[in-house]
Amino acid sequence: MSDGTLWTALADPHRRAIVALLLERPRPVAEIGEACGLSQPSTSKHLRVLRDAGLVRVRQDAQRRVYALDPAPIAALDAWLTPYRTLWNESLVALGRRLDRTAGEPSDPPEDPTPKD
Amino acid sequence: MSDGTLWTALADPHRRAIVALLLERPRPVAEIGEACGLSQPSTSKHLRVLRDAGLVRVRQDAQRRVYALDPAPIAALDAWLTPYRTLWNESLVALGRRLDRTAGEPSDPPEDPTPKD
DNA sequence: GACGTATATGCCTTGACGGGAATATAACCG
DNA sequence: CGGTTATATTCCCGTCAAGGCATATACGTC
Repeated sequence: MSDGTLWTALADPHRRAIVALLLERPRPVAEIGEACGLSQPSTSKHLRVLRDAGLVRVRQDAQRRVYALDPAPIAALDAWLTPYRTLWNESLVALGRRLDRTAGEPSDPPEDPTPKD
Repeated sequence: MSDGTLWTALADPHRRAIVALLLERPRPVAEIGEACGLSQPSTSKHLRVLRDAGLVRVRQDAQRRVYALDPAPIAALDAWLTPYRTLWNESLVALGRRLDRTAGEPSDPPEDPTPKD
């Protein structure tokens, strides 16, 4: 299902590379493996994970198996971060307010903006 | 940098629960742990991962440490799936077209490796 | 400074994950 | 049917992450 398997599948950089590769167009396994620098078994195993997550689907063409991206799970991902979109919209609003800088924000005290590590 | 750590951080369901919890409002560690049914050390370790991924930031209030969500990495996630959004838009368009005319999906032979990335 | 609270870290064990080599399955061709 | 190509699966192993327990650190109070 579209539970944690989706995140687990996308957690691996190789798998994300495969997904990005399939975004352009569907591809057979050998081409995927070569493009990502993966051995054939490893490629199949990654594709298995992506398939279980519903991220890709297969079309059999003779001996080759052509993998294509399935939009649905990524749409689910988009739906997941929908509530967070309002958050960074608000942060932009707060940034604008900081130019005005009045008191009254209990959950957001004025500090240095974007202190990365 | 903000590469795979973001995905790895969000791959864990407990961590996603923490993030969802912090979406409502910033919370101290004890409250997070109790809400997610996590032990205190486990909570701290998960928060450490989220912190390394840049997903949360801390504000020290006396002995308590109040964790708050940082919008930036989630915005990065949003940016990541931006190219895929066109994909499911197209699929909706294609679905609409299928009602109009019977156009099959072009099955291009994969003999043109176009490496990007 | 001793004590209590709140949080972080270290150690250890277990279980999942990824890679490699070998093997199995499936489809096509003669 | 035997052989070849394309892909999937199995087994083994090294690594890494997660949880529990104990402990260390930081802050506040007395």
